[in-house]
Amino acid sequence: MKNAASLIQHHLNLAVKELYGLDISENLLPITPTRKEFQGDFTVVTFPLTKLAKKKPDIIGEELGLILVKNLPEIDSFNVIQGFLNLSFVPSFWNAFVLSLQDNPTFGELPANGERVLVEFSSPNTNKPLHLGHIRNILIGWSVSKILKAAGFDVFNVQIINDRGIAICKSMLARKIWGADKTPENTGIKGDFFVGSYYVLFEQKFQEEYATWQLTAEAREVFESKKKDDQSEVAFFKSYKDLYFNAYSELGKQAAEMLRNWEAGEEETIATWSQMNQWVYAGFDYTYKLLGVHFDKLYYESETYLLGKDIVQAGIEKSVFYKEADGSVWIDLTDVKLDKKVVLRKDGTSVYITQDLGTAELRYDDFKANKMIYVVADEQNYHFQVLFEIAKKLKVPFAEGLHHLSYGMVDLPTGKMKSREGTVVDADDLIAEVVLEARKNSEERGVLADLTDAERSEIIRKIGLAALKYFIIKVQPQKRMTFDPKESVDMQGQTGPYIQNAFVRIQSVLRKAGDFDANIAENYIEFVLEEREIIQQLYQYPSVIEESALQYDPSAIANYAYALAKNYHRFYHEHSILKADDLAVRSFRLCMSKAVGSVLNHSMNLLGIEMPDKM
RNA sequence: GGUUCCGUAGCUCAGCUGGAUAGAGCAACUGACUUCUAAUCCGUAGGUCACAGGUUCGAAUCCUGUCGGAAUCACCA
Repeated sequence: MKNAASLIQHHLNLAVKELYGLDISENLLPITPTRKEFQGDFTVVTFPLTKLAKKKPDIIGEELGLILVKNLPEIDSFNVIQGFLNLSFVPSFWNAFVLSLQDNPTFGELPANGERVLVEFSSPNTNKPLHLGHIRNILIGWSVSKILKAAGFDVFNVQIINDRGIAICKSMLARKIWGADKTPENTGIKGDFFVGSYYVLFEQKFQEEYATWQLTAEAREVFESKKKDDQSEVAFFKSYKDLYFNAYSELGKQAAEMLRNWEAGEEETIATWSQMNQWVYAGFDYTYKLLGVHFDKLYYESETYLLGKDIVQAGIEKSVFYKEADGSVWIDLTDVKLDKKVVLRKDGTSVYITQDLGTAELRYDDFKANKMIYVVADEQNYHFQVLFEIAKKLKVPFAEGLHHLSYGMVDLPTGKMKSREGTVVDADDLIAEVVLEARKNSEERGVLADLTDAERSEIIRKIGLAALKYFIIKVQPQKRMTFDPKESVDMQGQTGPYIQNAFVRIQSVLRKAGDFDANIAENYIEFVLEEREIIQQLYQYPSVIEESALQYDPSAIANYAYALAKNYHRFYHEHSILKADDLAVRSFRLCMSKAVGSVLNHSMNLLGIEMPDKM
């Protein structure tokens, strides 16, 4: 739409100047695609001019329409309805457009702008397998990355892996005590699940230990002396868990010791840690591969958790930070309606936000990217607000390019996912389930019978993943979403497979058509309604990409692709392509189909969804 | 309590830089496969766009307030 709209805009401004002697601003008069119930391609809203020109909207519309038709050869005719000026473009304009899409696989992409941008997503912990929440994160991150690339940016994908801390020590300890001779190899369990199972085991054993302890005289004493007012025993011990872990727990003691050993670089601990992480990473890699995503660089918290101290030092010198009497370092953000925040503990160690600052600086040095996008759930909104504010106050070179792409958590129909209650949906299981569902559907239909098993499996994999990915990505990121497993495997209606099916139909028609003469398509000028809609929609694709890149919103692409597929399905049903009345019509429809196929493929690709040729 | 996000059909979601009669899918009911693949298409039914004000020629869209839901307000990450 960009070209036609700016063309109209330009001539509109000239016409307004000529007619009314007014200099109007660029976007005073909105130009939109004409609604399908009216005649025309683009609509100018004339209302904003009524006051300035002191005329009725319909008169203004007539006057502007006459001049535009005269001055713009692309405009064929116009009509004015209730102040809306509808402009029809000549068929040759649209014909030329459709023909320009033949063999133009990058249509819609914007030219390179030389800007570098970093996208951080996934960022898992090493103590549990990737789950549904990660899937949303990964799909958003991956597609935003691809969309930005299409919008002309140089994009780099990174993730930070939380590979240190007390959590991983719990897994290590549990395995040391209850499974020292077990490995993913000799148990046949995937690495991330293997390690995760020890984390769960630790929590179980710890709970047992805690429950036993609660019966002791020591616990009794603690309860009596530390309970608040008339707090019940149950409530007290529930809130006391972490303190118990640190002060009394035998398991807690051992885990803490392991953490100390790790921090001291003790050889055996490091070896175990490294071994367990390798198992986890092998598991993650498998899942990433299933999802079809990869990263340009991985950052490990074990290598970055000490970063940021030099920044704090510099910040103190610039008086951005201040030191408390106990030695801790703070920043006061009350001037921007945030709180005071610690950036360095009294023992001199970094806190989370300081590490993030340090990591950002490290990445800036690594990639020289002026934009850095963090794909992180909305529970961390406050954290990023603070982080970005600190970066601004420090005037670091990348401060203005930081962006938190916040997304809502994924709920199940039964409520929140809770690892403790075992309601977490593992990524691998989910993927397997949708692919299985795709297989069942396919077998019922029985249309792929003439293919080899390998070919069939590949198609079914694409369909299943399309269903899953589309189901998640079609919802705007900032919205909390409900994930119904039953609906996610649906393949009818607004789904990934529906869009794939439109593409498959097109491929099938093109295969049957064989070679055809595209040039005679330009003789066809009597577009039917369904064709007009499709052409208009194709024309808008570049601005959809631009907008979705600007908003970091893949759902805009997802909804566009669906609308296009829907229009194509209807057109396909209503009109013959191969058996069209004359050769020009047939040729045009083939060209248009090819263009639709190409845009569907391109847009779904931006979402990380692959298209099969048959299904 | 402060801050941020969300509230549109029974359910899941579009539409939001203000524009014409608020759209899809699912679920319900109904029709179309000797046809370029029916994972499709046509139709019926379903709405106080949470509520109340305001701005405007025009508000689901912008502003204010109220209600409801979520997140967050650690020297955890």
